[in-house]
Amino acid sequence: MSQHRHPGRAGAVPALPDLPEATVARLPEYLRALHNVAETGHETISSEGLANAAGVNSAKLRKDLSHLGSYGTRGVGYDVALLVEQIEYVLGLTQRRAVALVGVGNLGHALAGYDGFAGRGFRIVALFDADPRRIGEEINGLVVRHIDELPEVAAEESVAIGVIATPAAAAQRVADQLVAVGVTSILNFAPCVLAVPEGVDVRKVDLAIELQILSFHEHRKAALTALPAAGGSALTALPGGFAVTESQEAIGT
Amino acid sequence: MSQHRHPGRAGAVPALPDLPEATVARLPEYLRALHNVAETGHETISSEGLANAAGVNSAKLRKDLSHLGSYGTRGVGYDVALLVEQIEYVLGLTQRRAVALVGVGNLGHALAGYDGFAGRGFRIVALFDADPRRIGEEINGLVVRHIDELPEVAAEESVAIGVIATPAAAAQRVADQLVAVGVTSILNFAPCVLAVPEGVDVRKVDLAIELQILSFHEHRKAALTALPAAGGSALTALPGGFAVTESQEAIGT
DNA sequence: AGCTGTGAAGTATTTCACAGCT
DNA sequence: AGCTGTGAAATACTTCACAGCT
Repeated sequence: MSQHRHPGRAGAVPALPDLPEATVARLPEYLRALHNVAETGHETISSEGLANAAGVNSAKLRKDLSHLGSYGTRGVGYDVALLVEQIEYVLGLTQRRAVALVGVGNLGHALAGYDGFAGRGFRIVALFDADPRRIGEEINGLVVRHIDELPEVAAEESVAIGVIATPAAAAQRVADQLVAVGVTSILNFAPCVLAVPEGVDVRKVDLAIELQILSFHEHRKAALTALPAAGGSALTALPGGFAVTESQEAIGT
Repeated sequence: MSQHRHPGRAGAVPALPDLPEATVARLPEYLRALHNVAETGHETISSEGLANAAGVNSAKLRKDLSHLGSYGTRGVGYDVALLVEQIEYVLGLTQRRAVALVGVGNLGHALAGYDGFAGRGFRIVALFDADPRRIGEEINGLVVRHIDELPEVAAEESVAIGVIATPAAAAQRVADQLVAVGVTSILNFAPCVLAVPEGVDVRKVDLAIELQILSFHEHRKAALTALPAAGGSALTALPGGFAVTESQEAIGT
């Protein structure tokens, strides 16, 4: 077993094992599934059960969880409450992180109003825009401020994560401003690549890209059904047997 | 190297090579970068140049493009227009695919109004909701219809892709309805796992998950700076040397 | 001389299959 | 008997480094 013996420390809390990125990307999904399970009143769940709820296979789930240090009981399963606690700890969700949102156009507006953040460990503490016509507008209890006020607000609220929902042309400038005030994590909805210094993490969500990936698979399916194609699964007749399709992963690596 | 020799077929159009998923996920980013390059008037671009514009390294880019069949010229680079055409063909963007959007709440509203789709190969042809209060509302020239009208509309408009922007509780039912009318590609914004028959592709975007992944890295960075930590890159002092951070990939897998 | 295309090596991730705890 | 934790095998992906075309 060639694994990370992180030095001694016989305490309950495992001082952050360094997880594979692929594992990190799945932990939030496990957490969501666990919250669902908890609501149904179950106190423990097997790897098989949780894997189904999270849309992965059970071997993968077990390996992922084993990286956390293993909080299951053989013959029984995982303690739901304990596992929730562990994953929340590892993901750093024990503190409610402050998020600043820049760009309250079409998409930014929706994000500002999205109530899914609060329950999942985040609170939006400030809204910014560069367009004078939007400054002062109130959304969900927050007033939109000019982006140049970012330094004051960031210091005041100790912003941990910046979300960019501006047009592509403005995104790099905003990223620079965020980095300048010490933000080291950025979620970018603008369709462009951001240059940031080492140590700053950027994740990107591009809606058109998602559709284009689906388009590729549509195209391929169409090409396959056009062929005579011996072997394997017919795609034309929809098979009745439903199944969770595996690899509905949440965003890659 | 054990790779996919797909049988002969010596035509100009490469009858859809089966690309690695990781490559498929990057092609849209290359396409976007190429459009930017085209606007600057360049007719060719090197792998190095395009790789920079897309935020990947050049070896990866060359390997990705080589899967398409190779449309570069040694000593020169890639013909921008030709490469755009090739990628659009492979992604199936030569036809403008019809998208149906279900759920015009907070997020759905924003998606319905997002103008980034039109320029990237898609047109939203119908909006649906289950809430009677929303039916009849007009957004961006489209009227919101009741989800039960999906069968008629889908037949009429030959919907290729369904986008689910409903609350989690409603998402599975909507997915079933989409599948029932023959939709085989779904983009799911609801925070839940969907069960779909084989042959149906689901991609998931979950905003809270993205933030949680960033949170993990914040947490880890904080843990690292807390240590004395010999070796390697200091994270505390921001180094001035900017760089595109690699792996700003658009969504996983 | 420059730049692509690609075997081969290196790394990461998934899956198998089973030992070992409860 | 049931279910976790994990080596080992299999697969996927990335990177290197250079042959070979222009």
